[in-house]
Amino acid sequence: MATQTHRTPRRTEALSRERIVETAVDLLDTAGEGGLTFKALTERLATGPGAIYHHVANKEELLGAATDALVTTALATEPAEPSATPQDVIRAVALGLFDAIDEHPWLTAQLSKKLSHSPWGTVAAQIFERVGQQVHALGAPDESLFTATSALVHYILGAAGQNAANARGVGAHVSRAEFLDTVATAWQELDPDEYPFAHTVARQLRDHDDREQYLAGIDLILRGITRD
Amino acid sequence: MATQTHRTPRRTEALSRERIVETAVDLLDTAGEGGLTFKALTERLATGPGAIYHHVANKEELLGAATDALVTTALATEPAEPSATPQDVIRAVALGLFDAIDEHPWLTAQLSKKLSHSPWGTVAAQIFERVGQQVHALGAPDESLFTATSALVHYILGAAGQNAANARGVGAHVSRAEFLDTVATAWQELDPDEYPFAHTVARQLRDHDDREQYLAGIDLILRGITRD
DNA sequence: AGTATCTTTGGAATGACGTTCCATTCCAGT
DNA sequence: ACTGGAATGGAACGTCATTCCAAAGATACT
Repeated sequence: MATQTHRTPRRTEALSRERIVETAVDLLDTAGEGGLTFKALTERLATGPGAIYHHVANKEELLGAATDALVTTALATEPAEPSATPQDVIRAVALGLFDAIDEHPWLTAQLSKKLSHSPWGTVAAQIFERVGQQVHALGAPDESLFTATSALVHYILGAAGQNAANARGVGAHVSRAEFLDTVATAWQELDPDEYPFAHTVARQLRDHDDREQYLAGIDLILRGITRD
Repeated sequence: MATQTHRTPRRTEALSRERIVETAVDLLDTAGEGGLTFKALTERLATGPGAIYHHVANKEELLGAATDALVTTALATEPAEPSATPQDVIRAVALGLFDAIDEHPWLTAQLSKKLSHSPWGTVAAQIFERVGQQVHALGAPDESLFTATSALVHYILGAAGQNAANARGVGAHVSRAEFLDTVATAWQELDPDEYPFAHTVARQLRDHDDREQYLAGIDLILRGITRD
């Protein structure tokens, strides 16, 4: 064998897995969950399906890669102040994911899939690890570490997803305020005897701050964890 | 108008929306999420697509109806003992949904969709209402009622979904024990410095009781709620 | 420089799917 | 019997992910 002079320098800048993933994200953001098709992808990249399949195994892997990229970015945004308490870090992580899901609503379904179908994968492990370390720092005993962490993670992702949906509204032309108003009104008009909860909550549904309420939920769970 | 002797007795027992939904559920349970196709449906029901579309608007509505039916059944199973505390009722509701998702794993994705895309719909409202009433009975102040309830609901559905996935394993031929063992081993072999949480938790992941841990999470959140 | 080899490309073809169309059958009320 | 609407099922359509393949490009070796 000869001396290896160089290892396959990309001959052309045209196509790469990275560029494909970027385009996929853009497509998903622009056209919604169903907007990612190989047809749209080939048109945007001015190529054929074969070229794309050479860099990506299938659509599922492509969606996974897109999710990985965004989640990694979101989790990388750390304040990391030396004075930050575990609570602060958890809130920061939660808000990072909140914003990511808000910007890319299709992440909700993707994360839910990843969480339940492959808890060992990079994304799920990253999230659990990030939150779990702080829960540990919070002083949670080892026995309840996993329980407490999964409670937090499920709330963080679930509530963020619900909020992202609210922020967009049903269709594309309905504003958030109109949307929430519609739901609140519907809940308010339910029979108070049969649906006392919906009736009571309708008011605060109409005018509330998303992030504030989101963080309040996290604090609620944190209280449950730190309580002896 | 004439005397109503009988109101449209179905001329044939052959087709009805109910029968279609039943078959859809069976198909989903048997063949998994992707098992529900109109081809399979028409074969099982010995009919054509047109007949089905006469009773059901589209596949989405069919999936929604299937979800509705199962969730309603799950929520209807109430102990309703007079001595039951709100905590007891919440645990019962949670276990009802746990079992439903365990029996019909495809519910996970469906519920996640319903929760975020149409929180006003029957299913989501039913779940929120059911849990919310008990949270109210727990003495939670009105301001934190929605926050506390959504924390519970998100945990209940998220953790149940994750558990259902674990119970099945990756493929169909891998047992739960093998599956958990694989994941636990993978987590255990991660760098303890970079992934201390995964490393610590791996052991209890290997041998734990699903329901016990699930209920422990609920109790954790309940503690956070009842704490002044 | 020339040739062989491996990678990358893009267009055509495939098969599965959801959905629509339409000619027909069935039944209730006349 | 007659009829109008409901119900039916088969054929057809358009879209999608995926596979196949032949051509082109780039590199390695002589």
